[in-house]
Amino acid sequence: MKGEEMLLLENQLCFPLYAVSRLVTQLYTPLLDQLDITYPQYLVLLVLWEQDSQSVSDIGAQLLLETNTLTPLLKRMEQKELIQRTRATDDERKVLVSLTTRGKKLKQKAPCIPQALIAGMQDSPLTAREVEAFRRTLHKMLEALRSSTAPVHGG
Amino acid sequence: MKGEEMLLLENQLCFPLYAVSRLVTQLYTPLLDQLDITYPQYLVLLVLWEQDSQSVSDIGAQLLLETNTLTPLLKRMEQKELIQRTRATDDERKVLVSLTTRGKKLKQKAPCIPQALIAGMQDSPLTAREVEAFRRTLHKMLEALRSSTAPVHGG
DNA sequence: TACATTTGTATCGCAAACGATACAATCGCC
DNA sequence: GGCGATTGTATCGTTTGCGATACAAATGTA
Repeated sequence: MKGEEMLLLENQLCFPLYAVSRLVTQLYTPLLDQLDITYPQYLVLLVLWEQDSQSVSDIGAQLLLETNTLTPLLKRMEQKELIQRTRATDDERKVLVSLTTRGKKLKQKAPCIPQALIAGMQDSPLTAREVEAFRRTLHKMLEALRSSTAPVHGG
Repeated sequence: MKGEEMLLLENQLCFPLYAVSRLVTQLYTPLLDQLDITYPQYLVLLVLWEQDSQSVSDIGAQLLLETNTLTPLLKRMEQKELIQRTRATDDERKVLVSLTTRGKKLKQKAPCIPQALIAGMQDSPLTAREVEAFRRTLHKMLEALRSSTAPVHGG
């Protein structure tokens, strides 16, 4: 492909990636509003529902988010009483993040959220094969880019 | 898939989409820094390089960005003398955005940017077929979600 | 002309996202 | 114990992204 063609918006890979990511967030927002959480906060809950009581860095390693992004985000979640933050006793440098009763309960209302993406695509639904190929490519890119971009979390 | 399984980070589609999008931005950042622009500013330039002199709303329609996001972004680009903003004479409600000489010149240095994504994936490169399938799925999602989420630009 | 409606742009406030940097606790070594 | 290095957390400033809202110009109706 020539330099000229590479700069056409239509030929970009980065733009539709960026746009779809934002559109998914927009699709989820009304549902997340009902739970009084934001999209990154929902991701934090996903991580904690899977494994409770993790350090800030552990959460960041899974979500590829820096601590300076997570700290204020977690503080807001603590204010809403979704999580608790306590210093670890064995290593007091660490802050352990754990779910409150309220945070655990939200899990029951959560399964409708990933389903909203499927529902939002009803007009032209993806085949199971298409979804699998898409997911595999995304994870391939995730791994490749994790090592390319400045590694922070032992990548 | 059961409710429990749907909430595993591994089974999410939204998370890798979100993460890869951020990683691509991170990959581009050092290159964009050399041009003294940010990632969304780069997208605006892509649009204007393709067709100069467009209204704020026209740009927003292509990038799926609201005017309240674009206005301050374009003001910063105007300060850097990459673009000019002038009221349209036929309809003074519209603000026409056009490239300056400086903005046009940047196009020559830009082709290396989309190539950085290919280069950043060298460890486990995608096949041409894989890229095509990925792009097709992304555009399919883009169209489906554009009609699902609150349409603003006549979608 | 008067006035409401529509269309388009600008402003404000909040929540990310991240680089740079400061700060605190711990660990290793002596 | 003392002290520098390491590790982890918190703060600051800038840029996006968007809802809500204010404002300006054009349009429609009478």
